[in-house]
Amino acid sequence: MSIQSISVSPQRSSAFSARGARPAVGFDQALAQGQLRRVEAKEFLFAEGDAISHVYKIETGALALYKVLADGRRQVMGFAYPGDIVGLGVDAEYTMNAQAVKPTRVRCLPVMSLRQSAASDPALGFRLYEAIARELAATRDLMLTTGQRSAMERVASFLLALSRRNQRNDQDPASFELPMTRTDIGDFLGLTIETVSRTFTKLKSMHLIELPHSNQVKLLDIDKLADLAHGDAPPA
Amino acid sequence: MSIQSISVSPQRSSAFSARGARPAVGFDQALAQGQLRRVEAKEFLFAEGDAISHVYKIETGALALYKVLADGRRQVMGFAYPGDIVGLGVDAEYTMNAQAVKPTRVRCLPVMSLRQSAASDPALGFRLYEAIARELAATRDLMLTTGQRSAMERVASFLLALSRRNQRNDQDPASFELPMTRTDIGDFLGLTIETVSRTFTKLKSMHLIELPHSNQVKLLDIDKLADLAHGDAPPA
DNA sequence: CGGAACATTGACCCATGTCAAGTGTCGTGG
DNA sequence: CCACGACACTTGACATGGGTCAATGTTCCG
Repeated sequence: MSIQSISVSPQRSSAFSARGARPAVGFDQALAQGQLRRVEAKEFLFAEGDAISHVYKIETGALALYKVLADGRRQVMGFAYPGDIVGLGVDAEYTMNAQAVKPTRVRCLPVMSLRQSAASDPALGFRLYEAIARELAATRDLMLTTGQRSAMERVASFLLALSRRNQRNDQDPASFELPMTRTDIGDFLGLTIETVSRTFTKLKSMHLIELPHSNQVKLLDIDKLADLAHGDAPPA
Repeated sequence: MSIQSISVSPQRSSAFSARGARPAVGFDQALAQGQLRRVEAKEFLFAEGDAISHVYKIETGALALYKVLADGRRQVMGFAYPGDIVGLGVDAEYTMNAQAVKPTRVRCLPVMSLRQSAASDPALGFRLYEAIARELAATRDLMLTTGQRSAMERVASFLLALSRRNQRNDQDPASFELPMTRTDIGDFLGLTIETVSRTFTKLKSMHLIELPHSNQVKLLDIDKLADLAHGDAPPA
């Protein structure tokens, strides 16, 4: 009936993190007028179980979207980057936590507004459907990766997905920042931080990547990285 | 723009296998008039990459929905049971394989009809959105399970999800058939068939389940099983 | 300068995968 | 009705990728 925590973005869905389609124009307009809100690093935009109040569009920064088990084990379902929309869904409560991994700015759209838009814009329902369908496709790609791939394949896929994201945004596909911590990456890929770190080290020793800083990556050989990823549609 | 392979069912989403919401009435009516098609065990209803022609509603039997990597590794994304709808999506091609695990009957609805219904039924778009959002929630629950849980937790969750499905359908929640093979279960849970088999054996020795036949399960202590599953929302 | 948070590295261990027999179970044909 | 073959499942022995535990480094910020 209402809205749940998913994220949709303007680009084609891709395994690791690409988000869904851009919703209808009226929706975008409503969002553009939305109030700007600042979320500090580690602060929650919303938590699983919170009553749904708004849908958000990321302006700057990055969020981690995740679920946790009772004992604290955590599965990061994806990261939301500028342009992505989070908070869509059908439940009365958010079904994931949305936590900033760095200082982030979001535009807020009250769900009530969305409902109004949906009423006045017959195409909006279908747009939302498309958006969420793409998100579903991305989640399935991630599941294929975490369920079947080795640590090396997962990390390579992850890096390639970030590279592709950069390329779509007309930025250097061979060099980018990792806004999230190793813990976030590990919980995303279903690995421990030690394994993530060791895999990065191995990629360095293979001269496929460089890590000028621990949160800055340079891809030296994207093709070989793709060979390692060993499959088409990887995560980000 | 069109329809991709997802499945939606009449019930609430639940971790392992529950599918989404029942789509709009007009849609159901159109489906009810759809042609009946028989799919033999192991036969494909459709394959990944096929041009999308129809959406299907399962009448009897069961399907496995899965993706494969180039080298043959397989991730089963879910099983479709009677009442579930498969084939929805936004791409021009199916994005998963749908293969019968036992003789199955489905009702066929040409996508063109669906588009017509969507045009004449303004609520349909929103219904589809709801359906796919529930499917997404189920997929995320499954990802949490395969990404973070141990073999025992996964198998226990899987059995409990089947139990819950039975309960929703007013059937015995403590006794049911496993229409799929160990291979299907393993590829669903991200385990090998040997591990699945050993875990079943261990559950037997703990007197939590019985396996009168290898494809028939009896749950002897659902509460203890739930303790083992160790978390709320498991897969099916 | 000091300390907190994050990342890396090493040593070791274990859950699960791999490989290899066995053991049903079912359907078919003699 | 039985024999056979195919296929699925189970079980055992062993291997290993990645987890766990424990330091040690590094970076950043107050």
